[in-house]
Amino acid sequence: MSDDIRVRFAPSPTGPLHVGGLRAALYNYLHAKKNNGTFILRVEDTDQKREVGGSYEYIEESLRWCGLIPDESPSRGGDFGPYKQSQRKNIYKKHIEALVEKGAAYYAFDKAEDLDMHRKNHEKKGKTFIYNAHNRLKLVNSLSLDKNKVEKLLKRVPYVVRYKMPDNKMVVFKDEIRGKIEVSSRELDDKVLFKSDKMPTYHFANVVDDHMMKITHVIRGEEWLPSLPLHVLLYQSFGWEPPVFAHIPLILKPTGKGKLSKRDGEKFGHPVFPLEWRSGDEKHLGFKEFGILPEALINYMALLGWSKEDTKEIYSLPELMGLFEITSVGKSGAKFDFEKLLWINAQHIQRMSSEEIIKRLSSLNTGKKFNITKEAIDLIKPRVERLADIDIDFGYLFEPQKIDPSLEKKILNDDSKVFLKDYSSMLEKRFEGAPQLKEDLGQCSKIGFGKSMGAMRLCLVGKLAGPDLFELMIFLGKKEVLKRIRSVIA
RNA sequence: GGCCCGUUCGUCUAUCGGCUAGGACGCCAGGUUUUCAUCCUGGUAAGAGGGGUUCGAUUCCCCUACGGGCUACCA
Repeated sequence: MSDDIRVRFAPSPTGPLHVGGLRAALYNYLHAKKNNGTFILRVEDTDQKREVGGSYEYIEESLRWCGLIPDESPSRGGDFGPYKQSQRKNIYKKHIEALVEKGAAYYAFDKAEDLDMHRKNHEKKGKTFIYNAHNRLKLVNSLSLDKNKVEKLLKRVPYVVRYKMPDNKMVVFKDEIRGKIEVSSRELDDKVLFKSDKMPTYHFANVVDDHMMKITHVIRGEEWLPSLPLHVLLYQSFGWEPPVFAHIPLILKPTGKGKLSKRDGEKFGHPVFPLEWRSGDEKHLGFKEFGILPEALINYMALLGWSKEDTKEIYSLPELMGLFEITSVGKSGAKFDFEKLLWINAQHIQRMSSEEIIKRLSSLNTGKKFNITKEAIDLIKPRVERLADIDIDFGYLFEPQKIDPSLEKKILNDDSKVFLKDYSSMLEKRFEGAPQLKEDLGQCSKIGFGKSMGAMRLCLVGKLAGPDLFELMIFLGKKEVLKRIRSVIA
């Protein structure tokens, strides 16, 4: 079964999962499920300094919330573990030694300050310092030093392992989304593969793990495209068959320039993380708490950068699994359009049963004020955009509201008060069924149907909004309706 | 600065040499509901610029401009 599709989502636990990461996870998941493959979660925690506590748990929870459950992961296990890079140190050690043995990599002892100085000096002259064939012999490494000296240094000082980039070689490779790409190795540097803390860098760990875990398709963000030649060369040096690569475009800020970042959440007043994130003084809103359904987020994310010729807009996750095609992912970055997400969210809410909505509401746990019933949801479903604050936004279903002063002045004049008085005494006698209520209102109305209803709406809702007036009256009940009318005409 | 990727309505996108350039969000107008929302109908609005190739280019090639990414012992 060596031709089974295996893909991985490989975040580093340096903070909460943002929408860009989530979309990478989604595309991986869809590609796996479309092809009956395996979706793997691997944690790239090779930089202990940058690791943020709770990130891993957050990533897992977010994926679960979205329904993107990994088949293999650190907590679930699998045949290719461990799935945390920090636990695979000896695997990397073995492979880096093999690479040095082959002469494809070498030890380097340069101090960070010295390299910084070289970079600065080059910059002053308008040049770029590249650690490569052009100047590696002038630097401190196992290629420039004699064997004895190298042996001594290896025992005494910290060192790194660098890739020995070929001097002048065209690296040709293919990206599923962008097609053929060629880069000269001249432009590339002798990247550090193994750090002085004995941990591999991303590039090295990534290639080794993808090979060991039998990954067939690497689907990741476009920010990795520039290092793809290095990865391709690493596969060649090992003599391994590289996987298929697909680099997906980045998600951009809704307005202005650049890619969407953490801070954009606060700036634009909407979340950029699936779930709420708290760490120290840091607190970020999540889509969940904001009242966005995971179905809607997934739907929106899928369409942000991918589409079929089809003009359909509302998809479920299973539908996407059947249709997704990695080759039809777009090439250019997409701006995050919160308005459209809201629309998609509303569409999903409308398609959802009221019972289910209540279930979701209760899992939100955001200090609800009122006990929301199925009847209440039935009434307001077509006008709900977000699940959050639903009880506050539709507070008139539960208690009398303050009447908008400007509307009060305009609508509640002497004539309409006469009407309200007549209608309320009629309701006192008969209060049965929406059609009857409507007919009775017509009977009492001398100021016109429209105006009468406006007055009633103001009494019951406090503004000119809300569900069908007569359905609303039934929902509130005779007692409450009369109470609200009387408090206005009193 | 260097390298890589990209560029269709305001936004997300369809088109894989022959279209009055299609859909969706938004916005505007109308209709249904003698009310609100939903819903329906219509309207608004686009292939960055310049060169080629071709009978014909949004579509293929080159240049420019613009946007994005990378350029760390971060991922």
